Amino acid sequence: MRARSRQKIMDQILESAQNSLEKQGPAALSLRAIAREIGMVSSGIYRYVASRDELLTLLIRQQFEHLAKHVRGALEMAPESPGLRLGVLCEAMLNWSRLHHAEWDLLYGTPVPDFKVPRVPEEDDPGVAVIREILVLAAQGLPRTISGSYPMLSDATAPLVPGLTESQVQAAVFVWTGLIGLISAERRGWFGPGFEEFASVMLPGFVENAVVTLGFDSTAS
Amino acid sequence: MRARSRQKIMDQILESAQNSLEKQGPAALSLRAIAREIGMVSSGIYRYVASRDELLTLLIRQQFEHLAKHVRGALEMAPESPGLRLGVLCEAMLNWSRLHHAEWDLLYGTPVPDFKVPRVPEEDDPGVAVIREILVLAAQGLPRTISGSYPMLSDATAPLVPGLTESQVQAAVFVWTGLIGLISAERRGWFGPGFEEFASVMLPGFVENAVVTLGFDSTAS
DNA sequence: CCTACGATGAGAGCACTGCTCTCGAAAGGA
DNA sequence: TCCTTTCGAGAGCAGTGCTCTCATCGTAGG
Repeated sequence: MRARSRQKIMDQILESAQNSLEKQGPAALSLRAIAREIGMVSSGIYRYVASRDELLTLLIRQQFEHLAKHVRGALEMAPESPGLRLGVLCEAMLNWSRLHHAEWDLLYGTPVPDFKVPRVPEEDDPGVAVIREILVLAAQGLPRTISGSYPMLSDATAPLVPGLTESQVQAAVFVWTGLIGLISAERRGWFGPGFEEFASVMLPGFVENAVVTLGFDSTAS
Repeated sequence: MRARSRQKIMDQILESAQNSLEKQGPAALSLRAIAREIGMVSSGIYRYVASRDELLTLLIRQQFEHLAKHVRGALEMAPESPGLRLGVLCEAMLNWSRLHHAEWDLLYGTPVPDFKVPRVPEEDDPGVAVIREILVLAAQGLPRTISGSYPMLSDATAPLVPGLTESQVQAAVFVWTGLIGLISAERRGWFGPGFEEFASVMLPGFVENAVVTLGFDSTAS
């Protein structure tokens, strides 16, 4: 009974926080405002959440889960060809970023102070879902061998997708960070008015490049 | 006399702001703290700066100038080969991001609310210096033709570097956003402890890929 | 030279934030 | 039933951005 009501209030807090996040972005998130909204005095909320940063961290996890669900959902009904699947993944990311501006900023913008970032090696963390999907695809490619690379990253990503070559991992990371960079460029309006959706134009080319980077040409059409 | 003292105080404000930025990051920037430091009552600072966001915008311009200077300085003593120059540019960016953590976050992290982003088409804006250098390099390459692209971006970047093909512009943008994405990934610690400087390992491979993307192979070694 | 005006600095104040502390009440297990 | 844990309420501290008003001071015009 006690635990149930506690869970209920916790859910209310998260819901209200999510609401505020969507409407006003991460910077405007206020514990006092949330407490007010769920009908609680401002100090009471600290019985449920240790600090503003902790709440933001909870929100980040939640949003990573939503993003992962969105991307996986798109991949489910995608064809088998790794090149096409990659295109679907990229489009899903772009779509999500457009539907959830503030959430994208929260995940891929300036980090919350003292936020513990989800690490690639930790398998259960929703923050690694996207790079894992890319790694799965990278396993099906033969990327150019990278000169002078170290067997570091492949060890780090082994818990996610084992048995990849260093070149495959590097290619996957390039695609991953490149995609986030491209979408962030659109989100932040680096091309000014008239180019609010320029990533739509760029995405096909980006995927073509990524297919080369991941070395899909030699294995699949 | 009046104007000179005004300029002096303005410089003090910017210097103090820069100081705080370096030490505590953009989020901690406080007009009151700055006013305190330069020996002024909190309300007085509004005679010089309209709002906190305006000061942040000023800082952003300043930091873009610093970054541009850093990158151009590195390129000055670089060889002629576009591939090598690209490598120098990428390393300069990575270096700067490591020397100036908070400044990097300010430039490429979550945007300041209501901040007017420097647009690519505006030639005099320091925010476009890096993409301009990449465009200059892209002019010397023959990137793969992108299928179904629109003659949009090349128009937008024409004020910076005229006469580029749409494929060249797209390739340049991929390299630009990819580089920022890669460096941001390092900055935000997406690979957890032990990989604080993983971009060093990745950079050679990134440049190799970028050389392919920009189509330098066919023109220069 | 002196006056009037505009720029400037000081101070008080408003509304808000995160966060801490204490105190009384309620709920639950013993 | 008692007693411990949990919880909500309230006051309070230190800080923020920003807006007023009021007095001062430099300078430009008469």
